[in-house]
Amino acid sequence: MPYGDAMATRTRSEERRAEIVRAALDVIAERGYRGASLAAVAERVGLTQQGLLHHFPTKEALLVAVLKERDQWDAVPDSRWRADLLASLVEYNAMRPGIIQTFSALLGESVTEGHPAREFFTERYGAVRASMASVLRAEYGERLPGGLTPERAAPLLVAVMDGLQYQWLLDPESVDMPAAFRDFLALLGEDPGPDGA
Amino acid sequence: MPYGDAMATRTRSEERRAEIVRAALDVIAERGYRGASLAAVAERVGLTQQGLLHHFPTKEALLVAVLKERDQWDAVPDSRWRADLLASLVEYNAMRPGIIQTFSALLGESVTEGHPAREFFTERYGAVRASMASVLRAEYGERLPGGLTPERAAPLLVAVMDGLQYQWLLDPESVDMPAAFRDFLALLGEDPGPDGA
DNA sequence: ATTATCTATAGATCTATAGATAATGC
DNA sequence: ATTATCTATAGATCTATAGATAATGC
Repeated sequence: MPYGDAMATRTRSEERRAEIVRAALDVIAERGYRGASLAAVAERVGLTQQGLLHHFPTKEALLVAVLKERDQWDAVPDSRWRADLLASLVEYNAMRPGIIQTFSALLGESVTEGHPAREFFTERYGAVRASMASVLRAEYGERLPGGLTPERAAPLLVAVMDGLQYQWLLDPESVDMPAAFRDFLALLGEDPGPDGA
Repeated sequence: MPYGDAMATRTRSEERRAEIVRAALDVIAERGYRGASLAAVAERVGLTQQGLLHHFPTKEALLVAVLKERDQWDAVPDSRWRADLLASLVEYNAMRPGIIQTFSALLGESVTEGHPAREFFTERYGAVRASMASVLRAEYGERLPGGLTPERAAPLLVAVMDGLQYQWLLDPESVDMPAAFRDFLALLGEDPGPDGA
């Protein structure tokens, strides 16, 4: 699971900040970043809006903390991952609609102008594509079906993960996200046939 | 092209409404729906915010008009479409970052609670999956690579289109959206081999 | 006459700052 | 002493309503 508790002991202040970040994740899931008010986040942890600003001086500082916290990709960038671990990650995500909704909402907002998460996502996606390429190379070698290379398949893999999340969030009854993702892996796992250089 | 001008003659009022909708598309691309103020849209067509409300009584009424206008999928739902037409659509989209950004921002927002576009997208995606399944069936028949059926491949196709759009909007230099989409079609177009029932 | 647009404004928010008070940690 | 939290409030917005004036269409 893409977790990992940092240190054992936390100061009272760190504890409070963590609480606030958790509340912010929830509120962003419900209303997006632009729609999330500091007052709504504060209320959820029993603080006034001004009390919250003692811990995070600006709304953007809070967003940065949210993005740093544990984004969905933290567990990914390792070439020792295998395809079935990716499938497990998707399965795990399907049990946590809240966090998926938070990041899907943020991703959507981030393409608008001057959004404070834009740079974060741009860099993150570059890194994720690279790491997915290395996962695919380790799993399937240099030659994939359709004449693809790992580098060309990587953006498709990422696109499928993200795109399925939106369909699933909108209509979980109609979209079996983990099954669909396994279907995609089945496409990539087909025998590419003899070398046709 | 996914166009189609309705009638030849428009009243002054219809003309004005169309202008406003166009401006709203732009402003939503820049700031999302929640971040788009009526005043910003009004200013773009040389009106006051109150003047705009004469044509659309509420902000939500304006959003409804935007969604009705010409959403990216209007051109899709036809089983006579072939895969190469889908590829052309993606290529065409790559020339219109504005409209893609509008709908990507709206899709992202729509997964948040009580968003006025949520139902629209939920229904639209159901219809698009169905129509994509029929396109895939017409193109590749009943059996696709990886043991997939057209119905199981359809959500993947839609996911790839959407997911690639986000990656491309965030970093157009790094992501060749049309090429990546053709790569995905190449995966679907592989010979599924002999029947292994 | 009807439609389009404007001025004025109510009533809610929102982020952020200033400065006072309460709680906690040496 | 320092940290956490509160009250008060400035200064911007935002959507929407009310009612007046200007423009257009018979």
